[in-house]
Amino acid sequence: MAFLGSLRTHACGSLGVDDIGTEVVLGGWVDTRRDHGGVAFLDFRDRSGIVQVVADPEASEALAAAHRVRPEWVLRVTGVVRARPEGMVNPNLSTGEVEVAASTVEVLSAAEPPPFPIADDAEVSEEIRLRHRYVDLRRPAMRRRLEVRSAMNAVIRDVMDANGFLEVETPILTRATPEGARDFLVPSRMKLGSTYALPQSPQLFKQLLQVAGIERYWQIVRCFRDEDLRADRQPEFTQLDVEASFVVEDDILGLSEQVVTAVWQQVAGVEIPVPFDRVPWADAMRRWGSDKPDRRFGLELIDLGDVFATTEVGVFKGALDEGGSVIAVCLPDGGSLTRKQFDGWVEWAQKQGAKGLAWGVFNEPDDEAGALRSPLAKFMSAEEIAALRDACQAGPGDAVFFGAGETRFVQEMMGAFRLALAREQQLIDTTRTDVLFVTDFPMFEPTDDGGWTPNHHPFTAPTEASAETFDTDPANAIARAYDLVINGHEAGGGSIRIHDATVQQRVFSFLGMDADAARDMCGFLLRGLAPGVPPHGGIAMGLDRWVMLLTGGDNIRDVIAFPKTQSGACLLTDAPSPFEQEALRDVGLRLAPGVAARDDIPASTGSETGQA
RNA sequence: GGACCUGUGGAGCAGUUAGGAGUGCUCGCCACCCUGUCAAGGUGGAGGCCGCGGGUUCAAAUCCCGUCAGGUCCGCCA
Repeated sequence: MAFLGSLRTHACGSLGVDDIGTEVVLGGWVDTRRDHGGVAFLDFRDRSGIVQVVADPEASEALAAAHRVRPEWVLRVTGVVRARPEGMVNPNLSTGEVEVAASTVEVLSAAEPPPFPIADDAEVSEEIRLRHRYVDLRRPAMRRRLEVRSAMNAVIRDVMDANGFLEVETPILTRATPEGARDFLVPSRMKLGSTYALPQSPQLFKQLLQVAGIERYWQIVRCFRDEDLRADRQPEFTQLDVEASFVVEDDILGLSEQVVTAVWQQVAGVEIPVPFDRVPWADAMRRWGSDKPDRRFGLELIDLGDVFATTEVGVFKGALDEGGSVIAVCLPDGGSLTRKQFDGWVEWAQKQGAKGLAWGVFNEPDDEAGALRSPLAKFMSAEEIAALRDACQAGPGDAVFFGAGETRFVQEMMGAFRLALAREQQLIDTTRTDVLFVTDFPMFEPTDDGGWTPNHHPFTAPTEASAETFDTDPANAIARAYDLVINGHEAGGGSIRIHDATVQQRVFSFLGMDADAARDMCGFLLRGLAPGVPPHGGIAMGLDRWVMLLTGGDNIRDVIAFPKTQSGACLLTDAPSPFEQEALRDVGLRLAPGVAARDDIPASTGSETGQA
């Protein structure tokens, strides 16, 4: 029997016909009250669910109390479970066959009216919900998300334990490491002028744990990135962090499959077949224009380089002559779109930075109006249109959209278009759970100033084929990196790491970090590599996103008990709060001229806490 | 850093296009009535900085400028 606390004997939602005749003591909240004068009903709620409490004239004090109470008051109710009268069973309630005849109703805590309804179906703005999160979390849907999260963590622990992984905690107060994002900084009091950084991930520590011979490490750990937020991105987030020695890619991917299938099966009842597809990055970009493709709908990208090899269509010819690409997305029955909708998509593409987005609609091949209805049709030969029809496997009434330009840009643009179009046309099969690994990422990305930056982080190992050449031919260097992609979300990512100090030095020097700079930034890692280190690799899973996916949500804030808004604020606590002068002095800091803490943030409208 | 959407009694909305008294709807709240409801029902009532500041106007929730807050996206970020 679950822990209840000694102030009560039973959980509301657990009561049923087996309990008839039992005297129970319940503790919980008034959900709704239906007061008929001579008899009153309370829907009485605790975490387990709702049971109906009846106060009738036989217990006059209980009836008087039931008149007095209001929704969200906290009560302790003593009474006997009894069957409901014939015809009064409520099939919508799991406890609907019984009710508790109250003998005493003790008010433990009266409550002001809640700022918004507790019911799931009540639409409330997120701002109000976050300001009163302790009320919001009383809603069953929110509670369920927290329960899913807790269950997920338990399954993960089982799998990691069964595989002999050791749970090790790593520091939150640590130092900046070269991982791309901006660090959150914590100024030091004991070493004035210096700062801790909060970890973007325990990357260095988990590698050093391999040097230390731990061999199999895991941890569910909070990580921090000081970057702008999105619907699926928070400044602090939780990841399942894993690292293991003597491994190759398939070891980590296989372990990941174990974790994902166990979690989805045990938490959501969803069977995901293994092995997950492994799709090389270049293929993912070619087919879906994304390194995190959503494959729950079609609309795959179609390369039209061959179709338009000798074309007279200016924009296509121009792109192909410069080594770029012409890429299409074909929308079945897209001919039913209005001219306004087509124009809307052209405008959408221009907002993405494209010069435009051409389109056409296929007619019957022998249609007198032409085989293709398109502003570009008059520039295309009959052979081109026929080849286009073949390439798109299109029939009459299907629409085709074209993007042209530099290959990578057009791939990404058409990939984003594919997704936006599918959403607008509601083509995504939301009943599916689509899981794949994207592998073989480029090792480096070009920077604006002509240099190179690591695509993952600078500890990612090159493939065997790229090991000798990555610093002479960086554009073609392939990294031993992989991402887990679920329903178009990046749900995890990792790599096999460099375990050879010479290779690590070559990466640092290629990236323009001289030995001193490298030593300064992460010398402790290089020192760790020097004494001998096993081949190792790992992965980190974005658990907030996992819960979001498990609960069918589209918003990461809903799966975090106390999240931040898009501007990084906590509406419940009004964090971040202005510096106290004394705190600044302690760490040897002073606000720059013109920088003042804003004090015009409206006070919380909370009525129950009076928070400052 | 940028684009777009939103802000009206406690909650959710309408009203803004086309300026004319804080007008309306649903829920909640308060009082009273009510012995089988389960979104209980009935009667009556209270509750407003139209986010904030400025401007235009005889007159602004409504038009203009700025600003704050929340959201979606781009940049950014694995």
